[in-house]
Order: sequence, then structure tokens, then C-alpha cells
Amino acid sequence: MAIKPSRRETTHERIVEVAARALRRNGYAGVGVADVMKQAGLTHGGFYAHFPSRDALLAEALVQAGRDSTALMGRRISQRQARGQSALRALVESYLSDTHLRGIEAGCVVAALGSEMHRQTPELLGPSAERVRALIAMVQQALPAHGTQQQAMVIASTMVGALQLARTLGDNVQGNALLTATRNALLTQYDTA
Amino acid sequence: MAIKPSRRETTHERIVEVAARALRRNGYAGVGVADVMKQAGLTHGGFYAHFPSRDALLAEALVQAGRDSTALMGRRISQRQARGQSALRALVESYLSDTHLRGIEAGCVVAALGSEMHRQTPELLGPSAERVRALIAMVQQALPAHGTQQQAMVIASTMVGALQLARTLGDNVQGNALLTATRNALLTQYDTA
DNA sequence: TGTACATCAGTGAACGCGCGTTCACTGATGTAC
DNA sequence: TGTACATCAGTGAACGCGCGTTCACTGATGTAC
Repeated sequence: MAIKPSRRETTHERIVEVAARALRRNGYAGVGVADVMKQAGLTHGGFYAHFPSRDALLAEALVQAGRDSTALMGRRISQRQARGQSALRALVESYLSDTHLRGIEAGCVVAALGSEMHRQTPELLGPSAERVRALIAMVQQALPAHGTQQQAMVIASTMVGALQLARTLGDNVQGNALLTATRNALLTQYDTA
Repeated sequence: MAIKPSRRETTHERIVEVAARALRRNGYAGVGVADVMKQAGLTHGGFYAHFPSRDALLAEALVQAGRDSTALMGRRISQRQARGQSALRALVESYLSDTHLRGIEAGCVVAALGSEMHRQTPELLGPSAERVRALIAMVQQALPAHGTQQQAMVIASTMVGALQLARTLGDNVQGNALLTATRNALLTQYDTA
């Protein structure tokens, strides 16, 4: 029995949701208070009734982005498992898909912000490291029995790196070749099905 | 017979060198004109006698950062090979070393900027993609005979991702465990020596 | 070799713009009776 | 159910600061004779 959220709460969540997408699309420096408020259908003045500072918004947005992308990835994986794919194949093919290559603002926050995470304020570093651990845990759960955390770390690293390199190469022959090569390598080595 | 560089050229290179380090330490948004000039021992006014715009500096800095980190990595690898390590082991152990984990501003530019590269201006995107291709080529050269470009792509992705995740986790047990696991996995699979 | 002049790298003050932040005010929502 | 009032979410103008950029000027370097 969920309590009906107040108008204030609804607005707050809308702002965070907009910021969570902007964060992945534009990076930390690309999230502007005025911009986010405008996209949420508000004026910038009301911002500080919801957040003590821009940094506080970023912290909430980071957590929200993690929740959103995990949920989306979870749905995609379930669909593939329903079609008979193993958990690992479903994960690898979803993560290293053309859809994920192009869908940055709805995609994995670790891939979207990987190289920027370590230089953020402590307020943001905690949740960032937590996201990395969550990604590794997600991979480990998808591994066949006896999959180790070490294996999960390596696979997570590979997927994050591959997505970033492919995005830099572009949505073209080069980028897609890199994704394909990585999918094949991971499945050949770790998918025992 | 290198021509003695003019005062102007020397200064220009000094500015680019400072920017190349700042770029890796702070990211694209973290490179400020005034800051760079100050670190180069100059005042900010003279900047536009050297570069048409801040973006032009970033482009030169990116290329310079690639050159510098490639040269440094090359020296580290040579040292290890002189001690009898295979080319691949030397590469993997250098790239995934604690030194590289901590030495961001002198390290691989792809690892330092990976998640930011794709959203830069076209002027910067070209050199960025070129850096990715250079990294892949460097890995392929280190592979034992018959190493394919596909294998090189996967290894490059893994190393870049691992370094970023380790940096986010921090220079502690977690980060080092991730680096160690990745080193072991890559060497077990690809080092035939 | 020394002097006079031209060139040129670098200085430092100033401008304009964007962005985070503040605040007095308004209009809508909800409560008391 | 209707009216009067209090609360509160959101508005929009304004402020200050940092940053990229411009420009008139200075002091040093180098060239001509």
C-alpha cells in the first residue's frame, strides 16, 4: 500500500530522473541546474527548494541512474532468457548490443562515467564505487555455477572498456567489429552452455 | 640534425605538455586556459598568440598525451622484456600496475578519458578514435604470433575497463584485487610462453 | 664590435557570458470552522 | 457545502564569480650597418 506521493515528491523525482539521463549523456560537468529544471518543466529558481546544492542533485542522480539502468538491463536480460538464452549470454549480448552502444543516456552508468568517477568529490565517490561493485555482483550472478568474483571483475572490466572504445570509434564498422569480437571472446571463454 | 627550436616553439611545447597532463588528471572540462598558462610559467594573456582557441589546445594536448604515454609505456615494457618477460606479459603487467593505477596524469589517455571521448567536438573526436586504434595496434604487436586484431580489441577493452574500475574502487584492497584478477586472467589466456 | 632600430613574445587589465545560488513574491493547494 | 485563512511549491529577477577571449602596451631579442 504505497502512499500517494505529494506534489513535491513527484516533482523531486522528475528532476532527479531528468538529471540521471543528462548525467549519462553529458557527464558530470554537463549537468546544469537551469537546463535540468527546464527539461523538468520548471524554472531554475525552485531548484534549491529541492536540493541544497548542485552536487547533492548529482549524488541523487547517480544513484537513480544506477537503479534505472540496472532495471532496464534486467528486463532485457529476462526477455532473452525467456527465449532460451543462458543468463551469461543474455547479459553479454544485452550489454554489448548496438542498442546499448547508442542508448547512452539510458545505459550503464559505469560505462557512461567510468573515466570521470575517480575524480569526483567524496560525496559522489562513495556511490560511484558502490555502482562498480553492483555491476560486478550482477555479472557474478549471471555466471554459471562456481563463477568467481575474480571472473566477474574481469568480465565487467571487459564489457565496460569495450562499450567505451566502441562508442569512441563510433556506430560504424569499427565500433561494431569491436563489440562483436568482445561478445564472441567472452561467450567462448565463459559460457559453458 | 634538429634545428634549434625558437623561443616561441619551446614555449608552445611547454604549454601543450602542461595541458597534456592536466587533461588526463582533470578531464576535458578540467583544463583551464589561465591554469595551464600559470603552470607553464606564463600569464594567461599570451595564450592566443599560441592557439586560436581553447579547443585547439585540447586537440594538441590530446595528441601529445598519446605520444607521451605511449613512449613511457614503451620504456616500461622494454625494461621488463630486458628482464626476460614476454612482450605480452610486459605490456599487461605494465598497464595493469599499481604505478599506472596511481599515475593517471602520465598514463594512458584512453583510460583517462575513455567515457568522455565520444561526446567531444569533431575536432577532438578524430584524434580520440585514432588513439583507440593506436592502443589496439600496440596490443596486437605484443601478442604472440598469429595474434588477431579481434584478440587485441578484447585485451585493450579489458585493460582500459579494469584500470578505470580499479581507480574508482580506489588504491586499496578492492582496486588491487581487481587489477590482479585481470592480469592473471589475461596472461593465463593469451600468454603462451 | 658597437650602436639604432624593427620585430616579436609575453603582460595585465578589461569585457562578456554562463552558471550556481539567493530571495522577495505569487498563485495554488489544503485545512479549520 | 462554503468561506477565510495558512501553508507551501514554484516564479523570475538579481548577484557574484570564474572562465574564455581581446587588446593596447612593454621589454627583450635579433638584425642592419
